Amino acid sequence: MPGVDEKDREILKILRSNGRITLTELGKRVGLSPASVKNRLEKLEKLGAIKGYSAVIDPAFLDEYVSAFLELKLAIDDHTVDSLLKKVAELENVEAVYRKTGERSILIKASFHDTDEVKVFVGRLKDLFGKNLERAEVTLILDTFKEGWIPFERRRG
Amino acid sequence: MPGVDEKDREILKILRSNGRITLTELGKRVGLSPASVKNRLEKLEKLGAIKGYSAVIDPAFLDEYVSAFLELKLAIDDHTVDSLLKKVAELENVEAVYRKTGERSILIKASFHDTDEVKVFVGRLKDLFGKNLERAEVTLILDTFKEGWIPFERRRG
DNA sequence: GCTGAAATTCTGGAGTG
DNA sequence: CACTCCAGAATTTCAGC
Repeated sequence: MPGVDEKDREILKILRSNGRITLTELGKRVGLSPASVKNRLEKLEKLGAIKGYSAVIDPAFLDEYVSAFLELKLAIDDHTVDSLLKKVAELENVEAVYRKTGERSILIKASFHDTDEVKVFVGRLKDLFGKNLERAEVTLILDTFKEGWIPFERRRG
Repeated sequence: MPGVDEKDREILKILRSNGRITLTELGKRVGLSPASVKNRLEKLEKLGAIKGYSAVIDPAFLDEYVSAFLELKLAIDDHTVDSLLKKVAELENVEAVYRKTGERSILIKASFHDTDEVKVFVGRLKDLFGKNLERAEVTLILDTFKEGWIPFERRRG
């Protein structure tokens, strides 16, 4: 990557598992002054290396008891559906949206209050994609051992 | 959830998509003083509602050009494999580890420098799980529209 | 949960290599 | 051009209420 050196990569790696670290502490770890770290952060954000900062929340505390993956098989999956995928990504309960290889080429991770909400969500997807949506497969998440470079302690089921 | 009120949930929701917000700004949004927000954050972290803070990084800037899902089918998948899954979760290139419904009950998200590294990683999984690993299916991620409650702008391919 | 003062951190400009 | 230094501003922390 142009204009990104080893120190920048160190910063990115640290931030990935420690998103709320102060500039001072970050500077100590990579051997730079807080001001320099700040400059680099602004550069990295502008370049798109840092997409944003997030806290990893246990969904149960937000009354989101059901987390699920939804895999979509589309009749046509080219960049013309990107705007629809962006719409899906903007929904409040949608945590992640990927395009991947394989027949079921869209993967969505989302959380719900109960299974009824899952049904409603699938209905919304059908409305959005219309006839282009050939199949929607739902898989429930039973356990999360790690997420976003931060390990979860296992909750007893 | 006991001991968690509506303001706590507001705080969690805001942090999810804005992990580096200051206590002052957070206080303004939920109508509390910075000191109170701090107290609540400590409570929420202790309760396990907040697992940690993370920056969402574009993997390409860390020379991780290949992101993939690995789905594992295990002969036996009960809590006796949890310690193995924790080991997998601790690997540096592993971003997420889930247990889910369905035949391929383990889902791993990881990033790699190239496809050779994927091969090495699958080999390591075979070593770890031994005969218990019946199948490992690799799916490559082509596009990320959202991750960890933070939207990605689509990168041009 | 608030207040106020002290400690720490952040910020922006001038200066250095 | 990126980094450092430094002073003023903002934030965070910690006491007492």
